[in-house]
Amino acid sequence: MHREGKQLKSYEYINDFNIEGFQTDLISWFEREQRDLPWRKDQDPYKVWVSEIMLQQTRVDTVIPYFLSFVEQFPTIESLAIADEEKVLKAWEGLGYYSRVRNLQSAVQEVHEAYDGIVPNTADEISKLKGVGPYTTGAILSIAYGVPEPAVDGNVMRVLSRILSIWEDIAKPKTRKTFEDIIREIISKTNPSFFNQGLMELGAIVCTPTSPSCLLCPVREHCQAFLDGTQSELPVKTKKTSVKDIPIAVGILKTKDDKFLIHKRADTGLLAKLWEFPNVEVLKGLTLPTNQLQEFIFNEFQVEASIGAIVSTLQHAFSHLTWNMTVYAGVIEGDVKETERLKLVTIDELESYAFPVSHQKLWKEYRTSQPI
DNA sequence: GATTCGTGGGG
DNA sequence: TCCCCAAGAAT
Repeated sequence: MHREGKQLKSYEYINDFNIEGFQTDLISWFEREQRDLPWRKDQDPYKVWVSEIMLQQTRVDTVIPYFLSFVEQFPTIESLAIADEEKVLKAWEGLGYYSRVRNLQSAVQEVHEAYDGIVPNTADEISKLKGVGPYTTGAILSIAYGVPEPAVDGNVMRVLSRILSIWEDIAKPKTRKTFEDIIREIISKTNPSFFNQGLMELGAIVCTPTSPSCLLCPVREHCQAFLDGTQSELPVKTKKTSVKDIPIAVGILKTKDDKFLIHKRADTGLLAKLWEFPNVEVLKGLTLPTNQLQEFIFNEFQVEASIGAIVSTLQHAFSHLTWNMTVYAGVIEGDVKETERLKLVTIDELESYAFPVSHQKLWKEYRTSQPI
């Protein structure tokens, strides 16, 4: 085996590899064992596209209900192209990585206008669409159009690392290109769709990150790691840096007629364009958190509020940082000048705004702890 | 190339 | 509890 150290050319990894036997075993297994998933009902390029965006860094079980309701609400390119952005974000609420759906709608509008509503079928055109990178380009081309393009995701890198005993760090962007080169040489030209999906399906249900089910694997006779007994050491993946801890003071502010103040986040960055309750990062060593929150709300929104008791404290972990939130109930004293990004809404009206999970949680705490 | 972008599940 | 992760892309 090659082990760590040098980086080989793609053709060096597939010396003596039984390409045709592998293709046949993989594809026939996929035909037998593939899961019954809602985006596999047909090959509508739009629905393939939507599913691939949703599945980015997201589990299948999580995606299924979102996919079903999304394609029901927005069944076609045109329906999504002309949809209200607020409703689109609401349909994505809780799914995370919200720029995915903003980019999707933007790209769908591009297809609607520049391609007459037809998803293009060349790598050049597809990969220019917002939110469509190398993986999604290959996935749409192969699954919807039967074009033999590589679709290299985490599954494919894990599976191929084991099968071909590749000891390169899959956390490095450069490594993905090595795998794409390999796929170009071994992909089935007659059924690239099932070949690509078969690799991913295998990674999802057999060749799993920990304790892979090698004895059930349809391609174990092609697998170098199984032969060497190194399947638990592969793939090589360096871990990423630790997360920052950020203290946040949040105000749930109510008017005398029971309306709540909500704010729409900036157009870029974390949780862009989602709604939230007014909040500020607490800087230690200054004044009291309640004073910082009160001053922030006055300076930012020209709203006079008196901050009251702590409703709850809760943590919310993102992939790269953690919010330590202290939630205060408060009362709005003066009047509020509402804008596109600042609104007073009733409890019922809150339902139609898209909030990140962190603020859904603190609202729930508030509702269960406060008297009506 | 390294960092930013969410969330819920599982070992 | 904690940490890793899951069908990545943009910056």
